[in-house]
Amino acid sequence: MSKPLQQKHNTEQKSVSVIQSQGKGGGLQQVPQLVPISQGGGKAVPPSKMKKTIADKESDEYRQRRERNNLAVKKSRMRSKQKAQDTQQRVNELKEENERLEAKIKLLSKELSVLKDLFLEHAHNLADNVHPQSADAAGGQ
Amino acid sequence: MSKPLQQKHNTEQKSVSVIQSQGKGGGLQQVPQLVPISQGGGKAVPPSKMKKTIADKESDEYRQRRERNNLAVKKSRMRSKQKAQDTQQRVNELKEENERLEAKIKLLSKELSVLKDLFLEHAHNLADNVHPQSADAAGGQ
DNA sequence: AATCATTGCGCAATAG
DNA sequence: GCTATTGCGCAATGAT
Repeated sequence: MSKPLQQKHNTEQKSVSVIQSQGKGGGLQQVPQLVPISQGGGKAVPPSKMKKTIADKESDEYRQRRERNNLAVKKSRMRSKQKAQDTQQRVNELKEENERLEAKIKLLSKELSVLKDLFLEHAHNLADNVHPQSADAAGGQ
Repeated sequence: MSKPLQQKHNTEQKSVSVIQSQGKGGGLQQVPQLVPISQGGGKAVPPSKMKKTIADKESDEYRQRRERNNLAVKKSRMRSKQKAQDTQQRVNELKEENERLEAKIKLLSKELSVLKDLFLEHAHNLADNVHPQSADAAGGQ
């Protein structure tokens, strides 16, 4: 979860991403194609070398790794989303539980209050009986 | 699990997106270059037309729109993350609140229980006094 | 060394 | 027409 900082990929890329989005309509089968540009510097890029690099990227295990990674990515993101959803769900549940608890507290408090009042009343009655100091209160006797 | 049917964005072009992120690398200086592939269908792509399309994508407002969108995307994702984080935070808070409430309930329950017991005890005492059915118990009055 | 998992990022489609 | 959201693939990096 912690991520200091991540600067893109700035190694030394002249990464020429060639993406061909050929749906399925026409039927053209476009294979990644590169055209080495002759540099002003003079050092022409050895086509063979170039080809090699491209080959690296275009097939072999590269494509396979990409595909695997894409799957992993999808999986990871799905999980992430699921988790977020679960968390939200949890919030809702907790909120409900919370209300339930608050209601219970309210009830208990009320009960307690009633009992306490009864107690006080009784205490007074007892006091009246035991210590009939009050004039009118004792009159009944 | 493959995706031979990658119908991504199928507008109508065989869009060959060439992106060159050349930071400062040493070697080739690849300027966006397109190589129209001869179509199997026969309909050769008019270079001029092609060029136009490329121009559209490579500069003018395209680049600008992309940049704006990239910003929007970043913003959106930041928000999304923030929200997820907030939700998690909320869960924690609610959990704490919950524990607090449960503790309170426990306390109140205990108090109530004590009071009730006292009540029962008193009730018994009163019963003894008020209903002296027992022979010797009534003698005192 | 290999592999999967996570994450930032850009693109394009699409929703608002 | 513009921003916001979303799915997707890529590459770097983390974690095994």
